[in-house]
Amino acid sequence: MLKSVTDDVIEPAAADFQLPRVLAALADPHRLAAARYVAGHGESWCSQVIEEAALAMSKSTFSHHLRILREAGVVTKRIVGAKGYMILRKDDLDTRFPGLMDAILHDGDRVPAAR
Amino acid sequence: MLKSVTDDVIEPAAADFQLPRVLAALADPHRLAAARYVAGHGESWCSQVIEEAALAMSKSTFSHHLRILREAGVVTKRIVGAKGYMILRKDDLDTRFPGLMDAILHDGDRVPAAR
DNA sequence: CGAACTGTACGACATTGATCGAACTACTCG
DNA sequence: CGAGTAGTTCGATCAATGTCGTACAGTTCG
Repeated sequence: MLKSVTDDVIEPAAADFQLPRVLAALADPHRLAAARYVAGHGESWCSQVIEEAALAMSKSTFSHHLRILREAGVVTKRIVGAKGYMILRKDDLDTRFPGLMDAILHDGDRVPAAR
Repeated sequence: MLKSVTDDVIEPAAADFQLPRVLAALADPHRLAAARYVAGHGESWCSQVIEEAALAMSKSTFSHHLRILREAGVVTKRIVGAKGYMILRKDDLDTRFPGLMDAILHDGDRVPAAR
């Protein structure tokens, strides 16, 4: 009863993506920032994202957000050694929701200074 | 002190739209359905949307959702007589987040049967 | 005017969600 | 092996959200 430990999360197949779920996953500023970071820097491991994307939260909280993103289908995880790499499922998302990620990642928001 | 009564809601200017807010507004299946209904049927009044979009909820709940949509900038309201018409702020949304609404409204989701 | 209709505001409540710290499992490296 | 690093899971909080019913304010129309 310790399959691979770290994992209980179900990552849906592209065909099972649900728009509301994806939107909800990206509606949180922290998760949006994480997704953007990964989109712009390619595969990145958790601690890296937390630090470099300047997400002020504990690792356990990040783990929670990561789960939401994975369950929505936004990212997938690849374990390499002790690190867990996050990868944006850009192709699947583009297939299922053409234009959505471009519109979201493309920014259009980018907090204009502090706020 | 009863300006126009029904209203306390602040509808942001296009320049003040915040992506997370818009995404959160559309992340709720009911609100998404309402937005889609309005997108497809043009100006519509509340009761009409509740009924025709088959939203199973009380009027007060719908009113709550309408507020969220308005505060996010997704729709605006126009009062005509006793009715309150909802209008999708498509242009503002397109200006601020090119492609976003098309990707979201375009469907791509459309619940495949019951589920 | 008064009944009927449209929608909002206000509490109340239950559910979900974000957050943390601690305990734990894996892997890496010296 | 043992110290250190990487993340997850668990339980506990506390805040945010969805939902309803009731009370209310404008409008319409008989």
